[in-house]
Amino acid sequence: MNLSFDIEDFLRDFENSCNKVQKKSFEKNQVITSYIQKRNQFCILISGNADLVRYDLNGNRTIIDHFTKNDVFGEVFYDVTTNNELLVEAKSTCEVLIYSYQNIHYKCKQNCKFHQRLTECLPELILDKVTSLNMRVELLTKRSTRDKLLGYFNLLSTRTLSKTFKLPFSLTDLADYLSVDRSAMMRELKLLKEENFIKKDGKTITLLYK
Amino acid sequence: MNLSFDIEDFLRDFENSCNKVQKKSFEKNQVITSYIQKRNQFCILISGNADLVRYDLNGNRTIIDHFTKNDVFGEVFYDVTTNNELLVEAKSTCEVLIYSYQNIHYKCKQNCKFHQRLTECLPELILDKVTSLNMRVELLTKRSTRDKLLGYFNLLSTRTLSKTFKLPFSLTDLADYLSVDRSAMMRELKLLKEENFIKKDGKTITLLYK
DNA sequence: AAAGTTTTGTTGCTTTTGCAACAGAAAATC
DNA sequence: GATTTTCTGTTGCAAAAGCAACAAAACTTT
Repeated sequence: MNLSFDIEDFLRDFENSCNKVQKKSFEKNQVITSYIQKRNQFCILISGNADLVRYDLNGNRTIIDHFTKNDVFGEVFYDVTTNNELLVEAKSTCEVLIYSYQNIHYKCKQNCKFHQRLTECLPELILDKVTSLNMRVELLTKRSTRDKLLGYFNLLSTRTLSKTFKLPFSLTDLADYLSVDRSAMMRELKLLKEENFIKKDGKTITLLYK
Repeated sequence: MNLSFDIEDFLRDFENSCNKVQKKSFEKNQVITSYIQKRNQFCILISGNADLVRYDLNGNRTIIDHFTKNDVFGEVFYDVTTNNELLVEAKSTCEVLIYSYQNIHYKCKQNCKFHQRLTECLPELILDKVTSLNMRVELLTKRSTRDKLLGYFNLLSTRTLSKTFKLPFSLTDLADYLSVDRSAMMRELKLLKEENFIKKDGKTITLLYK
């Protein structure tokens, strides 16, 4: 997906880099960061996967976003004016580059190699983010659980160039991601199987239409 | 919202600018552009407002995004691999800067003033986009029509720093935007009025809680 | 390998949402 | 300023989604 961005280059540059950047490791279920206004933190996920979750006043948990390798996150991307808490939670062991910036233009006084590369790659990294958000919006605007599921499956199928693919998260999390009730989603999956739209073996899905 | 980006500066630079940029006007309901892979078009809305809409195979129309002054759009932001048609439709008379780029890094051979400024402002413009998309996702992940409405009203209230504000689009379009059935939304609005959560006079809403 | 925990699969019942249809209000067009 | 079109407000009914609860399977942890 990221043609010219290479996280390995990034890391190499990082080694002898500026003091504004830290590399940290997190265990599963640890909180990587929380979105707080003026904290000015910008993160790149080097390995593992993590979720951006919101806990609302009633304690309901919503997966707002799901991050994998190369994804960028931090409160720059967010209008942190809601009352709700936004946390990034590690779903597996994660390595993260955490960068504290003074201003949104990401200019480093020392003009170190890391920052040069960051400045170069940033538009691209952010564009990837916009693309994935747009896709997410497109899924979420679908009206029925069935359409959301099929939309998502199509997407995975297009990405993997195959009618058979593995879901990148648990069915419980998929329901959260598509913003539907889990049992309703399971019911719909069952119907899709019965109506021969899909074949399902655990988290492996095969599309049977067209 | 855009502190350092100023569309007027942009336009001034544009006047004696490069041949890759065009300024065009569109009447209400005209199609400004459609998202086609490899078209490599990037647009900035100078005035008016427009919607990004999807027509699916059944002819259902969904408002994927709503653009106002300073908003950027184009298929760069989109993974144009779906079968569905994506169109940007003018909702009022619109002026648009249309920029054809060769590569995603937006470098202009002549290095004209327009491009210099574009390169400077692009991260900021795109970040605004990410912020608004994240907000949209947050609204769409809310499970009930009521929560979507209240979430959206809170947002408008926070933006205008007032408990009273005017909806920026018609109720019909609002339903499309929140991805709910219009009549269900009207019903919910009625209940919110009856339960004294809100006061409503046409498109002017007043929040009565907290 | 046993115990504990999380995920999956299922179902009856309730609530919410969506659909269809219509009338009046408002806006746009002629 | 009359006519057509779009938008708003409403409702009965049908369909879909959500809730609650439980058992079985899969996975962690001890």
